[in-house]
Amino acid sequence: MKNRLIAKIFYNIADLLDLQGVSFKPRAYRRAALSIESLSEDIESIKDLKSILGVGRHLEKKIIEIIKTGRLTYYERLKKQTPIDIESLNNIPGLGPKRIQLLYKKYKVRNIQDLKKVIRQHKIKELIGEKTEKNLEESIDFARKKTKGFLLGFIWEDALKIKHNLEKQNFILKAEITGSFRRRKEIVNDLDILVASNQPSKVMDFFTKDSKKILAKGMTKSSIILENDLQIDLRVIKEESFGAALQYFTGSKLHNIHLRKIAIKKGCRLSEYGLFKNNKLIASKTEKEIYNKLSLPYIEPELREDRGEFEKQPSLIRLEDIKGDLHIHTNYSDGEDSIKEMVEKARFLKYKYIGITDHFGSLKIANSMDIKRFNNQKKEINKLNFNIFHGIEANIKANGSIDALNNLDVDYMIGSIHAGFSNDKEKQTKRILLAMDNEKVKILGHLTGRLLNKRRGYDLDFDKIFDKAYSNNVVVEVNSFPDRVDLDDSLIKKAIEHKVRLAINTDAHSQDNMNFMRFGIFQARRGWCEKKNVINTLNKLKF
DNA sequence: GCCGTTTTCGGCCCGACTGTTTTCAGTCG
Repeated sequence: MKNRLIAKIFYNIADLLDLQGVSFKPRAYRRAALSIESLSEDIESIKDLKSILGVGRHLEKKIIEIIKTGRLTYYERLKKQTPIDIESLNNIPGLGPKRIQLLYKKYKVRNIQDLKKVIRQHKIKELIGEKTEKNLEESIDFARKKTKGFLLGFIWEDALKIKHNLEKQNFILKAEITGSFRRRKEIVNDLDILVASNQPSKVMDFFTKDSKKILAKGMTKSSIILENDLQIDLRVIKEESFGAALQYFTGSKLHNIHLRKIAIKKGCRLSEYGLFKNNKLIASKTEKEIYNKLSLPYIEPELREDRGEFEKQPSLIRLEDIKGDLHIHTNYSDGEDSIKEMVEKARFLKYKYIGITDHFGSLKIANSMDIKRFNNQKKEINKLNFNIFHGIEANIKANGSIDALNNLDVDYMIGSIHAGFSNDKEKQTKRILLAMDNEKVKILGHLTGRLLNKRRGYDLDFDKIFDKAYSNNVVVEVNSFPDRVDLDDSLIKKAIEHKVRLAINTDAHSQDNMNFMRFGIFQARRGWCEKKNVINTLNKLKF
C-alpha cells in the first residue's frame, strides 16, 4: 500500500515548489495528493491511474516510478536544490512558504534548530516584527507536541458536552459540530463547530474564555486550544444560512468540490452562505434543501467522501437496528464485570440477546479460561433468564490452528490473532484462511489487528480472506472499540462487495464499554453498510 | 501540472484573521 507515501511525496513537492515561488503547480500536486490519500483502494491495484482526479500524464509517470522504486528522482532533485526540512518547518503554526523562504535567504534557516537560534538572536523581530517572533517561539513547542489526532471515541463525550454548553446559552440559536467529527471519522484532528447567532461577540467571548491558548478571535471565526491540546475552530453565522454553512463545513473537501461542480453545471454557485442562481439565493436554510435543489437526495455525512455517493446512496444501518452484542468479556477472563452485570446492561440497551465470549486457552495475559472455568461459566449462564449465546474468543495460533479444545461445548467461536503481528502478508493471510476451516469459528474478530495511533494493521490479502469467509459462511467482525474500529470503512465496503456478512460488536470488557457500539455503527455507515449486511440486526439469531 | 457539454490554451476558491501594512501580505482552513 503506497498511497500514503505517494501522497506525502506530492505534498512535499508542493511545499518545495511553493518555496521556489512556482505558481499553480503546487496546487496541482496537492490536489492529486488529496485524491490519492482519500482513495479507498490500494493505488497499485488501479489500472488507469489517470482516472484519479488530479492525475494526468506527468503525475501518472511519477506515481509509477514511486510504486516501482519507492522513490522519485524529481523529488530528490528538488530536495537538493532547496535543502530545507520543509516538513517540520511547515508544521509550525504561523510559518508558511513565504516566511520559510525569507528566513532561508536571510539567515540560512534550514530546520527547527536554526529557527530557534535566530529567535534567540532576535533576528525575526528585526525582520518581521516582535509579536510574530514571540508567536513563533511559542508555536515551536506546540508543533513538536502535536499529536497524531484524537480518537473519535475518546473525545465523543467531551465534544457533546461542549456542544450542549453552547446550546444552553440564550444568545446561541443553534450549534453543531461539523467537519470530520460529523462525518464520524475514527480520528479527528480538530473540532469544527458551527453556531447560529445574532450576537457574535457574545459567542466569541463565551467560547474563548476557558482555553489554554487563543489562536484567533474575530466576529465570525475563532480558534482555541484546550488543555488537552485539542484545537477547536468556531464559526458564527446567521440562522438563515445554517444549512449551507453546515454543508460547507462538514466537507469532505472532495465531496464539496464535486458538489460545487454539479452546482456549476446547473448554472448555480455554492458557498457557505447558500446556493445561488444568477446571484439570487435559492437555498440555504437546510442541507436537504440544498441537495434537493441540485436534484440530489439528502446525503448522509458519513458518505460524503466522494466515493460514489452522488451516483447512489445506500440506506445506512442505524444504532437502533442492533439487537445484540456478540463479543463480550466478563470477569471470567479479563473483563471487569460479572455476567449478570453485562446482562443488566444488555437489558438496558433493549438487546434481544448477547454473546458471552471470554478468552480461552493459553493466552495467559488475558486471564484465559480453562475447561473447568468454562464449564462453571456455562452453569451460570444457564441460570440467567436472558437469551445468551455461550462462545469464546479463541486465539488463532501461528500455524492457523485454534487454541481451544475441539470438543468444547460452545455456540460459536470468535477467532482472533493476539500474537505474531509482524508476519508477512502471505503467512498472515494463510494463517487466517486456515482458521476459517475450523467449523466452530463463526466470526473473525478484529481482523487487521490495528491499534489507532499505535500499531498499523497486518498486511493481508483481503480478497482471498473475504472470498473464503463468504464460501465458508464466516462472519467478519466490525470491532467497535475506539482504538480499534477494525475493520475500517474501506474494508467494510470491500467485505460487503464480496457478499460477506458482518457482525458489529463492542469487545466490551465492562458494562460501560457496551456503549461503544455507536462507534462500530459509525464506521459501518462510512463503509456503506446496510442493516441487511449485519447479522446482529436480526431479531432471531442462530449459529 | 490538470482540465474542458462555453476553452487543447488559459484559467486555476476565497473569506477570515493576525500583525504592523495606514491599504496589505502572509497564513489558515
